[in-house]
Amino acid sequence: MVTQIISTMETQVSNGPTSNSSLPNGPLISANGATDDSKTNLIVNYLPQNMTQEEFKSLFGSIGEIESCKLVRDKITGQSLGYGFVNYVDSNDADKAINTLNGLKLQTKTIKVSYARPSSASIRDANLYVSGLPKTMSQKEMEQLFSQYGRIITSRILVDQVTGVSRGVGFIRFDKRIEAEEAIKGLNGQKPLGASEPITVKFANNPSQKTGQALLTHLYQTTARRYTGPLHHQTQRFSPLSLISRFSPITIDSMTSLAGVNLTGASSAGWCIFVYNLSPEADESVLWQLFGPFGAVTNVKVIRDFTTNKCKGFGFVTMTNYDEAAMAIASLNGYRLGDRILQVSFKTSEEFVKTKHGAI
DNA sequence: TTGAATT
Repeated sequence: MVTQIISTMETQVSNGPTSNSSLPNGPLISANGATDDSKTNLIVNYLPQNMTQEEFKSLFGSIGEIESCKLVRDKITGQSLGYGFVNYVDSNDADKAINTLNGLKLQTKTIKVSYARPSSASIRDANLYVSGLPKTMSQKEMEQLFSQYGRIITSRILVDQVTGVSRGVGFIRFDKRIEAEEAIKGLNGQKPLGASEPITVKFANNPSQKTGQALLTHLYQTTARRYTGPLHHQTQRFSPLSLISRFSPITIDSMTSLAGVNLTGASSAGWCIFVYNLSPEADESVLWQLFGPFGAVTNVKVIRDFTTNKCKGFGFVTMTNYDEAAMAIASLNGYRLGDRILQVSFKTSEEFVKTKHGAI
């Protein structure tokens, strides 16, 4: 079973705004009266399957005011298709969203945030399936092979999860369908330079719903990740247990919370988590970064000083599921962020009082 | 040997 798990590599491609107006703000109006969304409208790819419209809006709304946003769903089943659109009021916020949220790890996914191309029939069905690739061919080399036929939006080579070796299968998405057609004509049945076998190039099928096996695979990955936490944390984590006696009574509170003694973090909206010892420069994106990998996060908030707008050293994160919240707390409490040791617990009534009175 | 990229 394990050998059937696959992973992918992908280049992060910025589509780039298609308008070159130098005006940074406000809705742009073109000659025909239509609004120009090219600098405010973003496409977001590789969203976790279980992310809701509300979580999607919460994540991107933490950057700035949203004109509209939409998580794209299957018309029949209502299942998320794993991508969505966010149109900001201000193009500066769109730019900021790309800079701060592109590459964000959410559960098993690494999201991609880029400018949306103008919707057009000419960009649809431009995805190619390539098989028979030499196992030694890199993603970059595959792109070089195909780039003579047009602008590549994404490329991907499937690899064996365990060995990391290429499976000789990949995808190339072109900007335009006609480019994809030309690539098929030029490359299908051809041997790449130095290859012993010809490659097959054809239009890709639509991604299918997960089969039972794929669901098992997903479950395996989700479970494995839960117990290891975010990958980028592993090399620098402190053991939370070693910190209990050396770092403040709030850590003890988190232990009683975890044991189910004092679960005031619960509410209809989910499980509210208290995060203490953030730096004055902390922002919402760091909370998404920290907690997103553990499961569904519905809201994050950095508490700021009213006059300086600097973080007052703490914030809150709301997570939907208890087990994911508990795992996040167990993993992130005692985590070193920069030169600070975070204290993470379910929000308690005590902290609620302190917060209300501004005593922290 | 098939991935959620155009509302």
